[in-house]
Amino acid sequence: MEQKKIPQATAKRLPLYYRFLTNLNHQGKARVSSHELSKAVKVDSATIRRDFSYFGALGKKGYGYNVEYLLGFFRKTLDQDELTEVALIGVGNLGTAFLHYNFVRNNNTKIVLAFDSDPKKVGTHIEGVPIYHIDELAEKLSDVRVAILTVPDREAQDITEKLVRTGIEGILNFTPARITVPDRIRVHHIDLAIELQSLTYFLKHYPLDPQESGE
Amino acid sequence: MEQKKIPQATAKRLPLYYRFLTNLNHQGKARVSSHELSKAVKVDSATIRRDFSYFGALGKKGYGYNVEYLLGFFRKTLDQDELTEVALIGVGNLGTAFLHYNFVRNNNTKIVLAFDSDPKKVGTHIEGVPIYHIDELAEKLSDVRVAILTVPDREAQDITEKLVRTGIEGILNFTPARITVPDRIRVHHIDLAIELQSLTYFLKHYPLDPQESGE
DNA sequence: ATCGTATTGTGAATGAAATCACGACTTATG
DNA sequence: CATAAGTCGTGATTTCATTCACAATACGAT
Repeated sequence: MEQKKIPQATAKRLPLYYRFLTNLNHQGKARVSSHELSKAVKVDSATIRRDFSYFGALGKKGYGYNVEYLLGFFRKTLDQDELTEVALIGVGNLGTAFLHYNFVRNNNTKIVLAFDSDPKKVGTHIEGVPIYHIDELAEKLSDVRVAILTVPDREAQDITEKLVRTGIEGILNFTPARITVPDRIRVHHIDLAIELQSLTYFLKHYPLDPQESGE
Repeated sequence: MEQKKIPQATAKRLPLYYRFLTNLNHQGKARVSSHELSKAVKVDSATIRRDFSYFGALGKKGYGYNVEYLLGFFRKTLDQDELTEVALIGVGNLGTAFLHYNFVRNNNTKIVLAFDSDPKKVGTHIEGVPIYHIDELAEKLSDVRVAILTVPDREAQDITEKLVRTGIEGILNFTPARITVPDRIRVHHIDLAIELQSLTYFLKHYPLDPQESGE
């Protein structure tokens, strides 16, 4: 279960590679070079080769990479076979977006249940996903280990603590609140307002020649 | 308009600092130390001091930082007074979430118009923001320089090219497509599916002791 | 005034990631 | 078969970011 020491930056790019390889495969392409891939995913080709090299010699010199082989390899590496069940907390606009997003394409993650406090929503389904009342967290959340948090930020810390008590392991936090959790729990913050603000900051203060892409 | 050489990592944290300082100010706190701030925003206190130091000596040794002063300083630095108008392209679930999000709190960015291709949406308003047909991009988008792209990914590149022709300068891309733009345009990608996948990857492969927080 | 405690600002050390640059190998072609 | 063109894998280098650790300073109490 543990490939040695994949840098975090590399790990973050793996799903991206996987998705584009899937596309190539659908298009019937049998081989691909780091340069082609670079064009498609906007990552420097040397970085791509380096990333791949952490998993061993996956390509052939003078040839490139075999799409199918690479894909099979990543499928295993990303546990693409094994489905991770996810809970959605907060079925507002953003939460609903996630449910519709559905994660249909090449995915190893699936939202299997959702929670909200609005009685009009509780008891209904969206995209087949049942919505429970937030007070039922403890009972319903038995073995789900990942939660997407899309609640109003004033409730974030409170609900987080409930989640922690259910034994959650990872939280994808879309609220502006910087939630506090025990060390064993991994939290990734995605702060939409900050993304927008920092984009405008970069526009104004960074002449932009270096490289164009964002995180 | 150009503060010398603020590292990008620092620039990305500025809006976060700004928001928390605003909170503190509302709470009536007059001073704050890098340690307190660190607890709140989950950024190492040395990093905070380093970040601040790029702007000069903003604090006082043995005392900390004066909240009001710091706030005033960042307000100018982040052009918090000056409003950046933003266009929203694609009023689906995610787009609608943005409109409701409204960016009311301490913001220098505001969505002033939106576009969609659905005739049922065109002509209506959400949160006071008018929705135009996507074909009207060129006419309506006169001097808006930043766009949030929340359209289905198959349309992303196409619409991006239209945006480019209107003279847009920055795009916040929420589609999974890695769009191609001329060098002068800045694109930040936020890929929700990848964020979720990479969180689960980290959960499975990284024991988690180092530090807990995620970007 | 003086002392003890708190806290900054920063040089230096460390760490992480990206990039360069090239040897080794593969394929294709004549 | 020999040669040219293409491509990987990776050691070395460079760039960027974080963290350590401590001298310098400010405050508050007595």
